[in-house]
Amino acid sequence: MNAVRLEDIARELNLSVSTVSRALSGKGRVGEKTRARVLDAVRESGYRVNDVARSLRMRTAKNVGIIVPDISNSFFASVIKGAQQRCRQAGYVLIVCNSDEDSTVEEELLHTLLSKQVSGLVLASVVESRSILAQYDPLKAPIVYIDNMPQGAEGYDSVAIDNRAAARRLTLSMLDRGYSEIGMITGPSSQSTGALRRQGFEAALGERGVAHSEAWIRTGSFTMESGYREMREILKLSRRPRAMLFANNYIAYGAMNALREEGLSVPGDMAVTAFDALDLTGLIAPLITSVNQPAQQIGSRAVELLLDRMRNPDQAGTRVILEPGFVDGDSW
Amino acid sequence: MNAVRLEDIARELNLSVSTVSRALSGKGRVGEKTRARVLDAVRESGYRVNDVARSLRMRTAKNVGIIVPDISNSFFASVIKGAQQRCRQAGYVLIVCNSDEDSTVEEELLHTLLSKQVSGLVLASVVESRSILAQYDPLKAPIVYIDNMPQGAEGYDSVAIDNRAAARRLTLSMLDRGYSEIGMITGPSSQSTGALRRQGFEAALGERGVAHSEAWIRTGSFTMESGYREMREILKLSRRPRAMLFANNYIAYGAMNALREEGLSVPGDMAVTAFDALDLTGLIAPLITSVNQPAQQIGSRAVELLLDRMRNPDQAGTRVILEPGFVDGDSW
DNA sequence: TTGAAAGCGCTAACAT
DNA sequence: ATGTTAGCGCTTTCAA
Repeated sequence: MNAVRLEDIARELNLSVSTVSRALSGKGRVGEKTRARVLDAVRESGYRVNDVARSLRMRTAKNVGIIVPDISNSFFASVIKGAQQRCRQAGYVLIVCNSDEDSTVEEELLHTLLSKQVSGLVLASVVESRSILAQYDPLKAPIVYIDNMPQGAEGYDSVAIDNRAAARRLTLSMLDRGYSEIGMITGPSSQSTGALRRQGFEAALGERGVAHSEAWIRTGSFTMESGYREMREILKLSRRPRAMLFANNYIAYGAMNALREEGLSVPGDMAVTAFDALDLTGLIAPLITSVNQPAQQIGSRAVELLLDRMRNPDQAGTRVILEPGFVDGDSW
Repeated sequence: MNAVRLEDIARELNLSVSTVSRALSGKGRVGEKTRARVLDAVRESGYRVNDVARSLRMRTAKNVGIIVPDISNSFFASVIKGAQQRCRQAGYVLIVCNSDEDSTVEEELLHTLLSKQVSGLVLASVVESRSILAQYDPLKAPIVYIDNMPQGAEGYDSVAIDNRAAARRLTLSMLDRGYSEIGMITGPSSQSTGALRRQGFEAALGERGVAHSEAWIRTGSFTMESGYREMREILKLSRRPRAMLFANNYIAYGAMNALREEGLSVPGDMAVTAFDALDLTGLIAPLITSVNQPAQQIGSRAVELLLDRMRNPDQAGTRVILEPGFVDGDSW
């Protein structure tokens, strides 16, 4: 691939490969003159180390893998951006994979990445239980979970916000603003994000002694279609909520479309809040009140944690909790 | 990393490494029984090939690199998604890099990726001229350009839409709808996307003999800030255009915000069309009439082209032109 | 300070 | 059908 090897420039300078290698790595004693000559020759020949060979020898490839359910989801795109940035700073490279929300694909990708000898893995996993992943444990590549925490992954490294607390606070704020009839559309209970946000919501209502109709709480998937569908279901009820909490951006968008179709005004007829409903365009009206995960930071911290763990393999189990952002919009 | 090696399972079965290797690869004759035994042992031991070693030996790493200006831009996120999908199908892995619109960073990343012995590269380059990249030519990793075509990259493989034709058609459509006073905000003339879209715009006006004021055509960058700023400049003019073409989504969003601030209605006071102004939320009103690059397809075709070129290194220079999509919105 | 040699884990002649 | 051997390009003891 890269035609010129260490051996080539060694021969050119009448040196041994090892000397050239040392001159480049900076480790080990090498004469000043020799080093200069080597550096020159390297520059001229356009030599570039073959990282595959180095990785084999060093038994570490300096790359990290990341698997997300959907790269084109702006949240994950930002996570990836943050992760890549941090990787680059550390001289690592980021291998990005899309599981398409399919745990079979996810496992296959995991397999591939481990074959590639990744130094570490960032997983926005869609598997329900970590036990499926357990077979990969003996391998020394550390794993950091983000976003969804599979059941049984509690003792593992992770980076996330406190979803339960965030949902609780948001709900309390809604109550404080005078909304007492609040509904929620959340994601699958098999995903911790879906489950915890619901828990926080219910906790807040419970604390304030607000009776909540089960019919106002719906569990779908984290998609626009689901948000739309579940919102319509709620709107069919004879007694409707006066406010809604949506567990992510897609659900919010779908639901808002349903509200619009019904001719309901926000917040006049229905107040709305959501998770991660960032408006990148500035054109969405009303601006949705939203608790937002610091996506890019999640990515960069995840990689940092990985780097940490590679130096300190024994200290797994760090749970990094990041503070979410808050946009006080016009939708409530 | 992966503790169990070919040698381990060879010893376990009293076979040679090569036999085990053959049993796994399927190439070369191996006894039926032996193969079965090997497969069993592999399954039980959790053996996973060390791809680094294989890559070194095979002199090909089965990975492709992609460098984009901004991963979190939804267009590039989709490109990456498409590229990754195609990679996975082919048993490749995608290394994703963010240049941050910085050509120095881009070069550095290029360097890193080539060290990693990538089989090929997809470049949404921000360098103005390909000559900067020319030093990497002798290396056998093929390159496919997408989005922006650097000066001098004409003879290279690429995947894109016909930006000039698309802008021309869109402009003609605007003229057909009766708008004759049309302005445009485009991206840097150093980027082919910015330049070609402007060319197409001007060509259409020229063909129809519509005089166009230079003041109505502004060149900024592909950002919301730029769109906002340039739109405000245009609105300051004593004689304003009646319609606008925005060269990408960000420019469009920024400009629309400027229009809104001025209290101008779209399309009542100002008709609007754009490139790539997809509305992923369904909440943007009015829906922007938009010519859209098939982002995911661009990614997958780019990887396909790369795969092609790896088999046929001599046939470089294929320009794949994809058809853009069209959303007939309410903004004109 | 420099060189010789071993070996990372794998594949592919070549030999048996 | 299976084993032996060499070698991919690099780093790293160990000698000189």
